[in-house]
Amino acid sequence: MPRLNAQSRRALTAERRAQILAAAARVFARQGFERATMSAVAREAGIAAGSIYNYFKNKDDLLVSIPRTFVQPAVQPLSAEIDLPAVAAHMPPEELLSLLGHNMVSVVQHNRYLLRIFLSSLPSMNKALRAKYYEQVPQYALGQFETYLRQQMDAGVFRGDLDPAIVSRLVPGMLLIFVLLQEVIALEGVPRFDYDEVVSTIVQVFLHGMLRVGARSGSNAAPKRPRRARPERVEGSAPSSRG
Amino acid sequence: MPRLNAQSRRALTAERRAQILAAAARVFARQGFERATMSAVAREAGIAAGSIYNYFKNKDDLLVSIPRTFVQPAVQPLSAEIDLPAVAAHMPPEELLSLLGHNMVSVVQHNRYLLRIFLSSLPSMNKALRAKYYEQVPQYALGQFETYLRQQMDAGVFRGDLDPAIVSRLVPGMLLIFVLLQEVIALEGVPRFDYDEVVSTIVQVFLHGMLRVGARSGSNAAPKRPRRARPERVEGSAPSSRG
Amino acid sequence: MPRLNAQSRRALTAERRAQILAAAARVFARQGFERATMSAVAREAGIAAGSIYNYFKNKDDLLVSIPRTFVQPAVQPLSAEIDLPAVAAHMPPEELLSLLGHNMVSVVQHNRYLLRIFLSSLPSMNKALRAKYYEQVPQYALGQFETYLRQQMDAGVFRGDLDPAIVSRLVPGMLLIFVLLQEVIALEGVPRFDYDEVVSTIVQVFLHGMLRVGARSGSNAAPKRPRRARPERVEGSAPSSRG
Amino acid sequence: MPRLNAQSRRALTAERRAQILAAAARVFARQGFERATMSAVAREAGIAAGSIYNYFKNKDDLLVSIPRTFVQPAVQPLSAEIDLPAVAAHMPPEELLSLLGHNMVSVVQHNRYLLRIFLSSLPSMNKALRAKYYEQVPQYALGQFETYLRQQMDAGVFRGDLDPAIVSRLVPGMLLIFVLLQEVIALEGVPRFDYDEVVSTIVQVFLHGMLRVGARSGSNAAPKRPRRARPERVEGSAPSSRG
DNA sequence: AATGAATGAGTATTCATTCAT
DNA sequence: CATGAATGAATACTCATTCAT
Repeated sequence: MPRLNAQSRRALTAERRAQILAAAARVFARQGFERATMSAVAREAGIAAGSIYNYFKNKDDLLVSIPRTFVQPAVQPLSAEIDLPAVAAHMPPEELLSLLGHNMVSVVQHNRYLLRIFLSSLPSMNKALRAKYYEQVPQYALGQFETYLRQQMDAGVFRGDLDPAIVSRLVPGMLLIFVLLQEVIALEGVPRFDYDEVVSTIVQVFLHGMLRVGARSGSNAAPKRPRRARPERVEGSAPSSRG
Repeated sequence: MPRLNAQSRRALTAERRAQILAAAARVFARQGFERATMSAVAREAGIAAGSIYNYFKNKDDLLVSIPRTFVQPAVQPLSAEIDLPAVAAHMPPEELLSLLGHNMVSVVQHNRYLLRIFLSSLPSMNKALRAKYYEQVPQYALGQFETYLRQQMDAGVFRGDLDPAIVSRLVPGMLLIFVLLQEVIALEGVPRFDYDEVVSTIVQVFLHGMLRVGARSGSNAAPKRPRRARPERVEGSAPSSRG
Repeated sequence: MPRLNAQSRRALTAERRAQILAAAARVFARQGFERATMSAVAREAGIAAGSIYNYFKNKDDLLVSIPRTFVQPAVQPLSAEIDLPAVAAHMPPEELLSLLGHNMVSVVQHNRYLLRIFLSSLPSMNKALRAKYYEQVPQYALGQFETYLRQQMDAGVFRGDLDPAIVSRLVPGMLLIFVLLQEVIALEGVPRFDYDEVVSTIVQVFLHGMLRVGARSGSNAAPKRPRRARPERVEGSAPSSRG
Repeated sequence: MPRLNAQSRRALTAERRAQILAAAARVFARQGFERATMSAVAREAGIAAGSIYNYFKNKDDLLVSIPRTFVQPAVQPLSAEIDLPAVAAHMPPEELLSLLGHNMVSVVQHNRYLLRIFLSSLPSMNKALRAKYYEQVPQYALGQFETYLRQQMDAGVFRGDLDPAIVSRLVPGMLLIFVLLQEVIALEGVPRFDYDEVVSTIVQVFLHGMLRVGARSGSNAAPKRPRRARPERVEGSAPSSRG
């Protein structure tokens, strides 16, 4: 005869599930999915190994359940920020991008263990699971960012000759490489970059490019091409936008 | 008495090693290091499982030997290209960057299996091995690129107010995210980007930034916003905190 | 919550350990440590191969654990007997030695499998393990016996011109060779000696020596032959050579 | 076409066999038969692993062939010594025994590796091989010694109430225990006995026993039993001799 | 539900033996 | 005959999963 009513029981079960899943995520991040043992997960969760199977079908089920439980909340800030069109509208691009960049860094940095899990588990994932993970993270945030870009392009703030889908991936990409190097590969001897400076550099390069305004490369045999001197060439060689 | 002289034998041994290692790389890329079995590697190489141990100490040794044999030659193009200062000197930045970008994409795309191996093997790697892999790839190419950037900064072609070490990682990062999405995660339903367009976009954004030319020159409807010049407006338009 | 309390569980665990160890000892004695497989041990114990590892770290651990569990109790009789100084004091040497001898034979005979294990495992033992086995058996019993000998020497019962440490090893040695031949080498066609007669002979030789009583006391029909006094007579009675 | 005539070839073959067998014996003694690998034997012999199979059927064949080649010559001194009836005839027992003892120690000590091989290989030996080894060593030497004892008994030099077969094993047994401890088990921390003293002690105990001549154990509650006081008891309890 | 011992399938690795050269 | 790479059977050990308590 049940000692708790159905509601309490369900709540307890959910709590226990979360507890186990959190332990699994920690262990998977630490050792990789394949090297992690169910015993290690149980130990981390403070329960018996067999008990895990009361809440999860098997080891794969743990991996499958992680994105739903952890990734979504983790990337919420990314989505939430951009969800506010009003905010974006009233903010200069530089400021907004800087905000977004710091936001992204913060999110990824705080959830680097999810990145580790995801990358190390790729070989163990079937297509469905890969898609599940994928949909959780970049898809949504990227979609938001892409929308923002398109709006700014339409408004004439950003150049309109580039595919916003591609452009939307550039800032995350520039950030990703630093996070990968510093948080996932994490070599000890290698000097680390300060994320504030990284974000600032990314935003500036993204917004203003690297070429000096009115640059004169006197030592160069190439004809002098101040940035604004041959815009048509740039635009002329631009590929037709997608979709 | 040995039937083959030392030279022939060494050649045969080297060939066999390469054969096994190539098989191992394929299997590791396909299944991930941990899920790959020595039997699978042997089958892929067309030999008996025990024979692998005539050429490699153990499974880890296969993983350790991959970078030396495959990564180095694979990234050779990256280094070789930039090693030519004359080329760089006589080529406009846009052209050089485009060349480099296509080069990089080509290299990474053709060696996407190495990227898969590397990422999936991270949990199985000790520090030394992680460093070994790391040193092979980005270190050298990035160093070359950083040197190029510094030269162009000194020459006044590129803006000199950014850390060239950080900047040198931006282009690879922008490329990396596409390769990761399309070659490693490789979801079937997701539409792929054309690498030519991706490279072109990256180069343009990198060189000229996203802000419309007019946005700076005053021909744009948007108000002029020198960086950091008007923080009060920024604060006023700051979005409400997330959550 | 554990179903069994700690005490019961510990008892069951100890029992299981003993069961496995006994099986291992039997298999090791039968096949030798190296030739014995964990599967064979498991089969002998009536459990699955993997279960052994719930109780022992590895195969070596089985070997290591045998002396503690089996040798100690096995040689207990040897030590216990001699530990009683009162008994020794009130018993004529001949009787005591006979008792000890039979005791020793009984112990070794009943634990001949331990001898087999020990001898066959020698190449697999590191110094520490060899020492562990060694300390269990002969060390203690020999020490007791040596003490007894020294007492009798001091009391003038036994001749005092010999090193008691050496002498203490003679009786065990004389017994050992029979046990080795009959219990360890155990050739089928070879006629066996009766241990009662063996022990009796050993005790007599140990106590009284081989030279004829009459040779010393003069009451014997044989001509008196003081040691070394009349080598020529010895020569005259020398047996013809074999052939 | 053979370059050597049949005779030379046969000689070379025999030599090669001996070379391999010697290497095998060394390796088996060092690592034990089971732990020794054919590669190790080949390395020790300075040839290729496969070449062994041109001279020996398999690994077991090496073990089988060792006694014929090594044990026989090794124990030759034991037999040869006793083969000299003249020597034995003209030598007082004490001297002869001492000579034999030293001889035996020397032989066993110099061939302790054979003892190691034999003991460690017991589990790998089938009955036939065990018998083969057994026949080589103790059988013959013991037989010689037994004959000598019987002759001395018949001649009245040695007491005739003991089974010479048993008695003949006592001296080897007393020696064996020291050799086993010091040469086979060979624990480092344990102090070693000087073989000269060991042999001397063994001979004296064997010939004269431990009881003091005319001993009076005044401190003993047991009735005084001078050695000659109760000979009937000793003889009365003596078992009937064998064969 | 909780437990953790039992299970047994699965895997890396070793090594005696073979055989093409 | 010599060689040593190739073979593949054998084996210790791990670990996800089950299940009696």
